Amino acid sequence: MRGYDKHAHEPFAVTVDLAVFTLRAGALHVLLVERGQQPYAGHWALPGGFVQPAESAETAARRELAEETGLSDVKELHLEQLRTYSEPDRDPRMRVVSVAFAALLPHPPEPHGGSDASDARWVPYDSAGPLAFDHDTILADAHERVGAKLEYTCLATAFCPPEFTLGELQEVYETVWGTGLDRPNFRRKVLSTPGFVEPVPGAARLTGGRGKPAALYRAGAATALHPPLLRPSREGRPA
Amino acid sequence: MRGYDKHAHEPFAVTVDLAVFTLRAGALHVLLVERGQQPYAGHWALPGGFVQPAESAETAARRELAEETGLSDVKELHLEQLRTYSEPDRDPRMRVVSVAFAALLPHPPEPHGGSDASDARWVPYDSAGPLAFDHDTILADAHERVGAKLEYTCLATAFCPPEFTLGELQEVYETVWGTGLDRPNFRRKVLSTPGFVEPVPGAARLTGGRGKPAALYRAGAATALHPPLLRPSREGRPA
DNA sequence: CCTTTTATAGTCGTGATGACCATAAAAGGG
DNA sequence: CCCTTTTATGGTCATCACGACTATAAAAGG
Repeated sequence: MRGYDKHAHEPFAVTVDLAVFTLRAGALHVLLVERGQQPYAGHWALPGGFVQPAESAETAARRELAEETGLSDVKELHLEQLRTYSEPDRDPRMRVVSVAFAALLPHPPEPHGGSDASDARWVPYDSAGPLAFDHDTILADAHERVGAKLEYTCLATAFCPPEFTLGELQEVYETVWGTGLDRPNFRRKVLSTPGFVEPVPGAARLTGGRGKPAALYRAGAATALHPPLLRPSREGRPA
Repeated sequence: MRGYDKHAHEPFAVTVDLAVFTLRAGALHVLLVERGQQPYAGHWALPGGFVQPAESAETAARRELAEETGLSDVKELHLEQLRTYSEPDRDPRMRVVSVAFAALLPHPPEPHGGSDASDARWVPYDSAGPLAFDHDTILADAHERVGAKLEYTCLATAFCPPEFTLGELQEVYETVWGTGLDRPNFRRKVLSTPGFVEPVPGAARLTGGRGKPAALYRAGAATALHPPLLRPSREGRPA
């Protein structure tokens, strides 16, 4: 049918699901909630909820994220639509179409119990076990998307606090990609990309670590990376 | 709310919208339908329709595409989910959430009148005037997505017949990007990428053109392009 | 036979990158 | 106070990919 003018339409429930990533102690973590009700009671799942009648999926995602993390001042936040999952049997109760989002947070706020008593927790990405519904697929897709966007955008700063060292920025890449990077080469690449980072004059991180203190940088105005910063040692990467 | 267990949910209508691209006479064309009913009666729009209760959005998109183009043997077809458009006021009649898809066809089949008497037509992308609903946005997003994927995937062969010359392949890039490319350099890049194209032994295109006949190639097994084939002369590209 | 047209082959300089090596500036331990 | 360890930062060098460009080959049309 054309222009969707014909035939009656069936009602669907529309939800948002969020894959919220952050870095804790040098490991990639994802925000999960424990389901209190059937189906999948006791299983872990991605946070999410129904889209309300007056809001877009983006607005709903932002609202759900604020409810889960307590972050209403969502300044340091990257939120991006991933794709929509619409298999007819993805929810055994009813027909639910879910718009999935990927979100990045710099410092991990404790997932203070939101509007709801169910348990919410930061879980290391690698041990994010079998999840409810098709959330394993969503989570894997979100991880792949984030990893890919690190290559050709300046997204990595979304994982960092307002001021950060180049070592911390490199740690973002290494943690998300699961690979090691050469420090001088990474430095050269980042500093030679105009607008990626800008130095904070005269500031250096003195935090208890050993070794020479590192200079501090802020995120720059650029959003794209040209040429891209490719993940090492892979021949064919998925489209 | 977490895990969408709480509160009643409002019903939504879920549709698919398709941005179907093809190449006709060296120009990028998009498939449009003329709306016969309100709202936007008489306006052009992207083809699409309601998702049926038992099908996924992908299945619905494939079904709508078959209805519009008469192509049921969708062998030479690239269909890809773009994103979901869910602004509350995007359809004045009711709450409609639309999952948009981008599709590519090699040879342009005549958009035989499908299940519906409304007019369907291939329109040059540049003259695809103001469309109904938010379809201008969807179309622009789809074009940007296709252009971007030409850079780092082997998607261009989806615009080509089973056997094609490198000149035809280059024309895909030039038409979608709207730029000119250096022929020897394009050749070198394509041929030096393993699995992008494979030669058809001893075959050459003799079709009435002047000049030396070109060798024929088939699409190879590769899907990704490393390093990418970047669009010329742009400093910052959107993420 | 000569011009036009298109395909194909090569050349050359530049810039980006990977693999290194070297130095600087801090902490900690003897 | 010296020396080792640790981390940040600076640099070299060969290779590779790419843009710009020139040259040759093979067809059609007059």
